[in-house]
Amino acid sequence: METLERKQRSREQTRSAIVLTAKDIARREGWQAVSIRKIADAIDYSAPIVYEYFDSKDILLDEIRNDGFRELQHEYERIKKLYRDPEKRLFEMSVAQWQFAMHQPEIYQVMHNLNGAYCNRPICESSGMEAVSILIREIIFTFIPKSQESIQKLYFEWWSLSHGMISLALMLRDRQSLELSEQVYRDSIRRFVRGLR
Amino acid sequence: METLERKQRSREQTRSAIVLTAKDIARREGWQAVSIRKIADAIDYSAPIVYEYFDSKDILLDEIRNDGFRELQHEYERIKKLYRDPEKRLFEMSVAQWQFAMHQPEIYQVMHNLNGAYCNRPICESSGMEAVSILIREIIFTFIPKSQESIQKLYFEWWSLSHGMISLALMLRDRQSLELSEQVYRDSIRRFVRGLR
DNA sequence: TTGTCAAGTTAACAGTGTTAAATCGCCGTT
DNA sequence: AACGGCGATTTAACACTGTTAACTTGACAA
Repeated sequence: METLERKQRSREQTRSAIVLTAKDIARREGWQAVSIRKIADAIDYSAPIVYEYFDSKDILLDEIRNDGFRELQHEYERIKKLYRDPEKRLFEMSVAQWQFAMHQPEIYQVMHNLNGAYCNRPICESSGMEAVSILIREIIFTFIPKSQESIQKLYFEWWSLSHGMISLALMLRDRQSLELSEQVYRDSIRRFVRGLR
Repeated sequence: METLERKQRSREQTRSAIVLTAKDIARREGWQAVSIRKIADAIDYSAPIVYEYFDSKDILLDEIRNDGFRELQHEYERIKKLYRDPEKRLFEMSVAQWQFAMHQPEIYQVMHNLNGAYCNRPICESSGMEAVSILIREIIFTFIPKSQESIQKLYFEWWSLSHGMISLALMLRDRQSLELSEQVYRDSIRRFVRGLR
């Protein structure tokens, strides 16, 4: 029966429609405004249909978060292929993270339980985050082959710097221009990367 | 009538009981579990009574946030009086911020809309935050008297570093020991402060 | 005894996540 | 053609949420 695969295709379509709608509401009205009924209304279904695709709201948010990490991961892999110099690599990856957060702040928010986005599933157990973390640590390692613990520390440092600046830049959006914030970000990352050698 | 001031005292008591209860629930069950009815139950009143003291949940959260910033401010002022060396001052203030966040993570969360704590009132419009921000920028200024814009940049850098490490340390709590995180924090802050001169 | 006023409660509204029960239409069987 | 089953979908319900209007209750003054 080809109807079966057609059904499957339609299933995947409404599934992704749910995800897209959730992101859309979040972008326009914030994560606090994202509700199952609102999603259902937008895709012309009743609320319980959403539960045919996601067992709970938490699981839906977790999937969106994971998609986010995976998108970031692919971006990182692209950059890794593009450059050979580890300094350049880490710098460009940092810039990519900034771009990602600025272009899709609502995704960045759900990835870090920020600003009303709240998913009970622990962020660190997201497989996407693990993948990203491994990628960055590898880059740092090819840079300075030190003990695993040192790499962990440096990774924590890099991530803190990046995440701190991004989340504060988003928070201060209308009292410190994003251009200025980005400039400080690039300078700080550059300093950090130079400091590694 | 002394009954009037007695009434006022009792008003202030139940008012602070509301705030304490909200913090208590947040500490034990997370901010998502904080509801007006639960607070009312805990202080043996019905829900509408809470609205006699706070016009909305948002305003209650905003007050708790502001209290947090003010506590931090007083801590900073204590340290400012204690030391004369600007390097020492900034370092000790950073450590104080770390201690504050680790001892009262739920307050730190509501101060930054983190992890399910969500208050619609913009963080930057909180008077407490403004006060803290001025204090730190003053310290940096007595350190390196530069243009206002440079100070703003350095403040942004310091705050990002501190906030980034604190929020990630809290997030990674059970896969990276707080001792290790604190060690990296102190080293990074030290480096930042030294880099200022 | 009646009236007033404040304190506090109940009841309601619209919304939330979530689930069980009911509906409805289509397809194959008797 | 009538019946049965089945899958897709909806309705209705539960226990919550923030918030407000309307009500009760009790004390004190005239």
